[in-house]
Amino acid sequence: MSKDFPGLLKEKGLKNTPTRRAILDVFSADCKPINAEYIHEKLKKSDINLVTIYRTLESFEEAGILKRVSLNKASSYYELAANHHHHLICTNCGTVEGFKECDIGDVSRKALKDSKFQTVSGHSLELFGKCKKCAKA
Amino acid sequence: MSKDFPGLLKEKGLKNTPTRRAILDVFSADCKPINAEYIHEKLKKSDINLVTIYRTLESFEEAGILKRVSLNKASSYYELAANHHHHLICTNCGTVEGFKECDIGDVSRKALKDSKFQTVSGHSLELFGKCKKCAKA
DNA sequence: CTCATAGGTGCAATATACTTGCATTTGCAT
DNA sequence: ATGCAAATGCAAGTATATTGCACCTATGAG
Ligand SMILES: [Mn+2]
Ligand SMILES: [Mn+2]
Ligand SMILES: [Zn+2]
Ligand SMILES: [Zn+2]
Repeated sequence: MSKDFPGLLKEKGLKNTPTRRAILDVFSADCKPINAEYIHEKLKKSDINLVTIYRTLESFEEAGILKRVSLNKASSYYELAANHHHHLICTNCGTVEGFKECDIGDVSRKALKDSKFQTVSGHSLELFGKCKKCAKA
Repeated sequence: MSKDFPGLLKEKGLKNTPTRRAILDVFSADCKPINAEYIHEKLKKSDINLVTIYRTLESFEEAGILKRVSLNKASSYYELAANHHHHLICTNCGTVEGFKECDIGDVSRKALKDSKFQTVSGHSLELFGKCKKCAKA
């Protein structure tokens, strides 16, 4: 999941700035949902303003570069949108692990059937449970 | 979905107060995810402090009476936990419709298989799409 | 029924997570 | 090279939620 970020930015009509490349690098380094504060911390050497990070996350989400992940936490978490996947979340320690499996076509179709909806274009699916470590204790 | 709220509160070891019954009534009246501000508004005649509503939502969630719903909105939304279901959410107008279908046993099993997780005890599933009204326009 | 007490509520202050306005800087098309 | 729209930084503002502390009330023991 290392990518041509300058190209991606151009494609989306966004300017190719050092700040934006740095933020994208943070996302590709860790394959887990991250928030603005985490990025700010990781990039503290570069001294990037937190406001800029918020604005960047917003425009990246609009451009479809990032996807907001629903974790029921106080702050918003994001991931690279290119890599569609879901999460196993430990209800004890908070560990998050990604998985690719998401065959919910049947569920979508059945849900649509008796609804006031025409189409389903996306979904979020998160599984909650106990990681092996916490299951032991 | 009208219920014996005094009994429910007792069962959970929570005191049976007018404020709590009023809040539970709001949840049973509208079968949709609601937030603190909405409850405050609905109960403005009773002049219940917003702080109390936040604290009530918190203790109800801990007690398993309420479930926090992931809607990627600024504030936290809750629903009665007793009635497990999911949502179709219109990406255009924000309309939310519930559905019961959630046969994700297969997905859960496959996800667990190659993971560091032992068990799955719950899940959240939300479908995003266009409602019929918005699909026309 | 009365009383003691743990738990619930209100108010004010505080904290956290963003958001906005505006001046300055920078990427990029020409 | 130049101009301009877009991006950034700083300061102030807003929305949402939390905490401390005093007072109140539901509930169970006696
Ligand atoms: Mn992930
Ligand atoms: Mn619902
Ligand atoms: Zn764990
Ligand atoms: Zn709609």
